[in-house]
Amino acid sequence: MKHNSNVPAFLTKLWTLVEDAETNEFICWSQEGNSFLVLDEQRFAKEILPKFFKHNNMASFVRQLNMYGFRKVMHIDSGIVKQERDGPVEFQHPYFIHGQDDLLENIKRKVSNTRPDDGKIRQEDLSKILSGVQSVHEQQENMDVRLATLKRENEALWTELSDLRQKHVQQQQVIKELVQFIFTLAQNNHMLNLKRKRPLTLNSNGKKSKFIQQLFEEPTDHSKTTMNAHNGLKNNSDISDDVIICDITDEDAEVPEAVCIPADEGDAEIVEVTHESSPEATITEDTNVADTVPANHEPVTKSISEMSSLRSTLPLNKLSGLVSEDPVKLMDSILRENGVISQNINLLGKVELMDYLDSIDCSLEDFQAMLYGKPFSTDPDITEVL
Amino acid sequence: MKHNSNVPAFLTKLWTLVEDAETNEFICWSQEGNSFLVLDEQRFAKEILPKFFKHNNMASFVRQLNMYGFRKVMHIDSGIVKQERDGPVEFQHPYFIHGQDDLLENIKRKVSNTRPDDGKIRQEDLSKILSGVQSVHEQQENMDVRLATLKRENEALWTELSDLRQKHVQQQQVIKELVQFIFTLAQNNHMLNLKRKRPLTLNSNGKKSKFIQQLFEEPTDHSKTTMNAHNGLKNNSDISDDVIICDITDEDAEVPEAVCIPADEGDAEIVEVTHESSPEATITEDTNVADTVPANHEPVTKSISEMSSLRSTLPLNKLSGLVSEDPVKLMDSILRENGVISQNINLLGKVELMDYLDSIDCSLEDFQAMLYGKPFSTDPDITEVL
Amino acid sequence: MKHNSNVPAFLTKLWTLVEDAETNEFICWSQEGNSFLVLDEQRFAKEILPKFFKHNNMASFVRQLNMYGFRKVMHIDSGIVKQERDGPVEFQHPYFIHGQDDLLENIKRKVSNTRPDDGKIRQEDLSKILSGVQSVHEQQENMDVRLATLKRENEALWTELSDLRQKHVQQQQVIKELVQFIFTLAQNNHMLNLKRKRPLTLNSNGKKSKFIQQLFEEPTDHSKTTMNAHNGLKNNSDISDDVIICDITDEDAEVPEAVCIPADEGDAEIVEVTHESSPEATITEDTNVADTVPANHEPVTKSISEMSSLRSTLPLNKLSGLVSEDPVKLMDSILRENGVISQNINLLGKVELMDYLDSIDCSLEDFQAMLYGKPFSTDPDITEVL
DNA sequence: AACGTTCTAGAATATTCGAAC
DNA sequence: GGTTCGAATATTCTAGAACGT
Repeated sequence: MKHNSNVPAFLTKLWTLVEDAETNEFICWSQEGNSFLVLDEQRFAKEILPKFFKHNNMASFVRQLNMYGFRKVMHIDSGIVKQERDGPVEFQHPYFIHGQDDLLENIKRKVSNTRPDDGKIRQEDLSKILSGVQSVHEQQENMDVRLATLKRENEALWTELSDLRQKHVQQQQVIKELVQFIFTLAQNNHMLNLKRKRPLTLNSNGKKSKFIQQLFEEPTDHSKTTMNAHNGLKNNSDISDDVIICDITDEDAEVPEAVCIPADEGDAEIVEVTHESSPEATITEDTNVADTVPANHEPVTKSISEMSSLRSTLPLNKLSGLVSEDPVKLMDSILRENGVISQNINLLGKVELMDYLDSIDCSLEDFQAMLYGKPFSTDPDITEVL
Repeated sequence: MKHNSNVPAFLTKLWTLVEDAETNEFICWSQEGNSFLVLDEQRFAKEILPKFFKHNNMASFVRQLNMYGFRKVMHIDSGIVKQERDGPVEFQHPYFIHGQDDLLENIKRKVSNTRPDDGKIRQEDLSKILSGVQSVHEQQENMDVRLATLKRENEALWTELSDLRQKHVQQQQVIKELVQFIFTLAQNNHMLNLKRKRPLTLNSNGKKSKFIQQLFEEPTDHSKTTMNAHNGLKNNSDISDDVIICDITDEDAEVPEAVCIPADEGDAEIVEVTHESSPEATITEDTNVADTVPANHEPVTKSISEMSSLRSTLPLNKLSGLVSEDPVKLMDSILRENGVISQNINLLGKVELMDYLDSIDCSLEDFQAMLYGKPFSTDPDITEVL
Repeated sequence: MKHNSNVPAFLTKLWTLVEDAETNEFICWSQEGNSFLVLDEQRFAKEILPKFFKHNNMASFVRQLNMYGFRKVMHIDSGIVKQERDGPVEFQHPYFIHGQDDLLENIKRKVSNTRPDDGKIRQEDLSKILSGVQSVHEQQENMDVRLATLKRENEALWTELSDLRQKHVQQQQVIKELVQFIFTLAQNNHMLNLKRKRPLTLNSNGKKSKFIQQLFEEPTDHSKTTMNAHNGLKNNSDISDDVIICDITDEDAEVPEAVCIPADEGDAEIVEVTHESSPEATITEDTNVADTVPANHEPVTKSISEMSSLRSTLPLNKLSGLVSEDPVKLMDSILRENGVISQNINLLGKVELMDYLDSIDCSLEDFQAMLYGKPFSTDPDITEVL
């Protein structure tokens, strides 16, 4: 009777119970042979079960049946009354078939399952998730460092830009002074040696250099930028000694018409020297916006949003606006009034400016040579004076 | 007997069963009165239960007991043999006490317990977490791309800045040469045509253009920047042929007074032409620091920390320091020594610089016109002087 | 013999067994009271165990003892022989002490592999993971903000750079005009007053300012940058009125030799005025590459890769290349042809350029003073003309 | 919607077996 | 060879779930 196979004891005992003819009054096969019946539950539990198991509880027996996948066969004795309810209990399993004990090994006890695979899956998932979060964290630290590096580099860029801009302003000032000086020089020469034949405020063809004009316009913005960005100082200082650039240029901006108006009064023709460039307003506005970009770094981050918002509302139209003037035309006008060179230029046609400027460069040097060559070759008395 | 309170029927029936003296042979209070006994389970199930419930199964009764929180009292099978193991089943509940039926309402039926989704919740949590980590990873990749883009853009910015700075240096050089040339030109004019009334090295009021002075000072920094950043060359080369800019300017920085000193020796008055700008030291230092910013990109990231640290110790005082001079004053001084223009300027008051510069621009053009118009039209004697 | 506590039945039964005086001949406390003895293993297993457990196997009893952490007390009766080995078995547990049944609840059954803690561990892990993902998300949002800020700042930097570059171009134009004007002025003077002793296109020693030459070359790149970056306009417009800067400079680049060639034809010596700087080609290329850097921001991200790739293939050799010329040499050449100043300079030796330039600055101001001082002190008729 | 009945499952402990040490 | 332990099964108590009232 003893199965030495891998069939659990419960199944072999159950099979024995059902097969055993001596217990047929308590437990036996159904007519179809695909299930078994427990005829007298009470006596079966108390008299038969203890002979095979370590208990006499029908409940424990049923528990085992369920553990091995047996199912109770429900009796739908619909019309039958109470006493019918005490009818035999019937259990069934696909592999518990009369005469086929070889199927018993297919009956598997339910492992205290619920989550053997579920648990394992979770465990694996947990590991994956944990490592995932870990790597994400590491990546984040990496990106954090990179962000900080970029931020510092950007700050350095701002500093560099501010520096360059400052140098630009100073260059502007130098060029301004140069122009002023040349003007004064020429004016002196003119006044001393010549009679004025034509209006002072106009050149031969009335053209003028918008670039030079802009040269003197832009420092205003730069100084504003500098001031706003760096210390937010009020630029209401007066024209006293040691006034800083922002104040200087700002004062320039604050006294816009002063120079021109007296000049106009003194010389009516200068009134005509009005703005020819319509996009100037846009230019000024745009540059102002651009100049709100802080040049120092603490306020940068804080004011970046407003700055950007402003910038976003003011698309990059400065460049196209700024270059709307025609320096070539100006150049041409200058050169055309001149003799040899302008003729050369007129002959050029589609000559590239670069080489044109090369020629200018050469010309300047020629000029130097001409000038320098003179005293040494023809006018030795110059050096004598020196 | 019927409780019309909110106590479930099962509890009232159970209470009745246990209290009823007629059923005491099947079910009764324990001696302590804090539990009840089912003496003959078999008969109790088949004979008593149907009188109170719709079933005759001990299992269903026990299920209800468990549903209301009753617990079975375990009996130790001490010394008792097998058949005696069928001792009475005993159940207990804290609020099912003999003589205290008012406690029954505290006995609550277990609701289909809230815990079917616990495992599912975990499963959902796992899914959520997994998707969360997933999305975080994707976001990180996104930010990674953005970071890389920013980094490259920053590198491009550095290149641009370096380029601009280089152009600035070259402009400086050009302006320098221009100034030098004009000076030479004027000197020649002066020597040829005029008697020297006052020292050559001083202007009428001793003022000078700090901007022009700075114009010639700053290339030092730029060249240093260029050199340090780009190849780290030692800048100790002498003023030989093909010396690069950085060497040139560096030597400027190393022998600061040399040029002036000989000039002083030759002309004592030039001694007064000393630095008026106290913040120059700071300027130089600061610009040097700023110039340590690499202009090529590989070293940028690596040297950014030291750079920043240096920068942090040198707050942005350059701009304010650099602009401490007053170009307007200079301009004024230049113009005041002149006739009409200076008078006009004095009359201006708070005129904006932009328009003022416009007038200068106009003046320059007027000057051109004046100049060009002159030789060709009326006054050939100007050129005679030259 | 009710058992209601949370102490497992085995421990209760074991305690009862050991305490019960009736079973003392089979199982009892040791003399020290910290262990118990099984005197007659055989009879104990077959007679006593079944009364308390569902088996009569000593092995099962021992298994339970081990399950609850009991350990067998080893008797090191080394010299004693076999019969001694059949002596009483002794088991011990730290919390199984005579007279201290309250310690029983500290005895815990070993939970094999089951998953009671596994589930708990999972729960804790879930919490950890959830909070981890949460924090990562928050960090990411933070970094997202920082990235966006950096991006906007970078855009602002590009705008600033573009602005600066534009200003640079304009300055270039101004300087160009200045040079042109001075050249014209000097030429006029020369032609009117002097005899030409030497070719116009060459200075005394054939040297030329590479910086000024570059000054007029570079706007080509800038305009290209501007154009490419900002609107991608084709720069094939002709030299018509209102041509924008980029077109102008671009045309310069397209007709490189045109201006010089006529000059050459007019004056053969100018043929010698060829490029002295060999790295010019590299320079041009490099600047072109650098100028592909977009100045507006939308295309930046998209073109950054190609840009960088180009950049990577063209290392930063521009600066070193650009500065290969010797402005000091140039300066020297200019000054050497001059009288006093050149002598002073020649005396300087290793003087730094900065101070040298300071002296130039002083000289300029001296020149101004000289010029201005004249009319006021000696030549009042100047103002009379005005 | 709460309660009741039934079948099945979960969970903890118990028993057995066998292998590791 | 004995002790401890893992693992499968067994027993018991409790709970879940479906369905009906």
